[in-house]
Amino acid sequence: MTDKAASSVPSTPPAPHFLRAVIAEDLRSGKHGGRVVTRFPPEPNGYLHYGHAKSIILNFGLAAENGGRCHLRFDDTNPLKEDVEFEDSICDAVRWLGYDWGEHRYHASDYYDDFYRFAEWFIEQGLAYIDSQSAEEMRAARGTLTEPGRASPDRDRSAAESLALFRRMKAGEFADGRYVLRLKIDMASPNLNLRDPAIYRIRHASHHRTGDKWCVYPLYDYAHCISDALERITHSICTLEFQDHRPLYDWVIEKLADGGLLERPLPRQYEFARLNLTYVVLSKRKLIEMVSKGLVDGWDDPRMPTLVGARRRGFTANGFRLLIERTGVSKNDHWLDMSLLENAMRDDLNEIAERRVAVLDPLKLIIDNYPAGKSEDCFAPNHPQKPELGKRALPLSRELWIERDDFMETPPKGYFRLSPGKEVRLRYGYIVQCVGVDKDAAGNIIAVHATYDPDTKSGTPGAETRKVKGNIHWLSAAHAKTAEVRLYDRLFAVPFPGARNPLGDAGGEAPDTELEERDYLDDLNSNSKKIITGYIEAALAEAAPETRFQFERQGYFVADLADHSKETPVFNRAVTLKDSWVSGIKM
RNA sequence: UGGGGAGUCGCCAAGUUGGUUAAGGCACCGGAUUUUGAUUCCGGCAUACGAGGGUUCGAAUCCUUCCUCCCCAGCCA
Repeated sequence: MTDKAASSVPSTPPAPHFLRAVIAEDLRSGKHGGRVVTRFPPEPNGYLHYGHAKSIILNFGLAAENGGRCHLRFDDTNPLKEDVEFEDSICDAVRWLGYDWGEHRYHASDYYDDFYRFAEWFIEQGLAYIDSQSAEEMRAARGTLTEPGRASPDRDRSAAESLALFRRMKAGEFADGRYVLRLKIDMASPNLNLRDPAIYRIRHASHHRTGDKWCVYPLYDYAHCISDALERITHSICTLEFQDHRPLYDWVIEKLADGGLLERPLPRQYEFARLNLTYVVLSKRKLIEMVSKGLVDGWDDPRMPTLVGARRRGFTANGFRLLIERTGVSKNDHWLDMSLLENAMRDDLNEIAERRVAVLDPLKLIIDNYPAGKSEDCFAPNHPQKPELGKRALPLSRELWIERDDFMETPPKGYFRLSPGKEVRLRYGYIVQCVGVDKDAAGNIIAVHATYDPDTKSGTPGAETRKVKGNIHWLSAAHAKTAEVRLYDRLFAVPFPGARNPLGDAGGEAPDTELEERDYLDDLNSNSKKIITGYIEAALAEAAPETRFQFERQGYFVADLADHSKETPVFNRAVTLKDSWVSGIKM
């Protein structure tokens, strides 16, 4: 048996991708002195979602597999949008995914003094100036995609004058928007980012970490690259939309390095395609809208594509890792099919989740020839592929709960569960034969009657001579407990919510997102959440919150993080089991 | 229409100093095992690499023309 086959956790051999290639080459050439330092740089202004999981896994994962480290850095350069409450949530999410930043937890705001000092240097070098144009005037003068911009009247302001103005800005002498500090690069550049980008603006706002110390704050393009350089980041990984920013990223730190203010080698930026998933939306704006309109039960609703949601859903960190490893990293815009995520979760859950029995849509089964009042134990393995996990006792008695769809009075062809006259095995127990049905006045089936064959008990030497195709799960009515079970399904009913052609075209291509003519909320799946009361093995009530199980023949469930307790058990369905029987009815 | 990216199987994605029959995963279709219609296992699944030309003994890989999609005109990140 090979190592791979012996491995208990599903794994995919590291796939080659361009980021791994870049790092391998840099390591080979010694470009960064053999160091690999990455960073995950979220802005603390909201909750992390599946897309961030990819970034976290890449940054921390790439560092780890190369003996390097990854910094957690909060990109807090906009006091209007950020808050500490989000920092805690972000830290929790990163830890939940299994990563540790050690001592390397930073904030862009840690470098405010450096940013400011460097800004004065840029002014002194004649590479930056204070502009008095309004935001509107600046926009008008910026030009368009096809026309060059026009120089600001202030572009030739002397360094001394700009410096004096900048200091007065910092001192709080001007109102928001009165002045802005701009880099002097090229108003005619075909890359709009280089048309004298603003790098400092006045904001009389309290910052969640620096309080009222500052009233001028740096902008992303200026702060990010410098932060990377100060932290001696080697590989600054971000998403594709920043490709156009790379020349500016390099311009700023190259100038500072030339001026002796930054050390070489400088960090390099690499861009990858962000994660897109079908049947869900990942834009912050849309997630906020769904929460604020009450269309979901908060940010941690198990249906939400947030990391707090994933956790409550019962998804696993390893499942996300599996997904990213399987789907790879490239610069191609793509839409991963949600089934890829679901499958990664199933694969991980299949390994780690112990098996239990739950009856979610109960129907009474009465074993006519089983003595009333008697009960006996049947033994069920906790994991069929891991005998070392042991077995547990399942009490059997005369009256049982079975799944409603495990019985059909007039079964279709191919149905091999219970039906009149047919035999089926009660999993881990006896073979029973259906002998009758009780109905109420309206003709609804209220109970099924069967007789059992005492010589067929599972695990008994000499028994089980007969093979029956059907195996159904059951719970002793006298012993089972009830639980609230929340059945979750995909949040949206279509692959591309809100798209002109939300189902995609026949060729399977993603629809044109630019021509978004419909409201994505119209595509919400009205059946994405169903709460039922089911029966569970009594011991399941004792499970610690967040413990995951496979409810046999049904799916993977987790004891709810927030609401589950011994007194009121609550289980969330993470994902169903694959079901290749087409007539099978789920939820 | 300027600039920057990308187009390989239904969904992802290897492959790019040109060289036997274009990896792999998911999905799907067969079959085996199975006390989960699960898992596992075996087999099948692109004469084809956005399209057309060209170079070459030989091209997904080089040249060329064209087509399509994504990103950019915040004092957001």
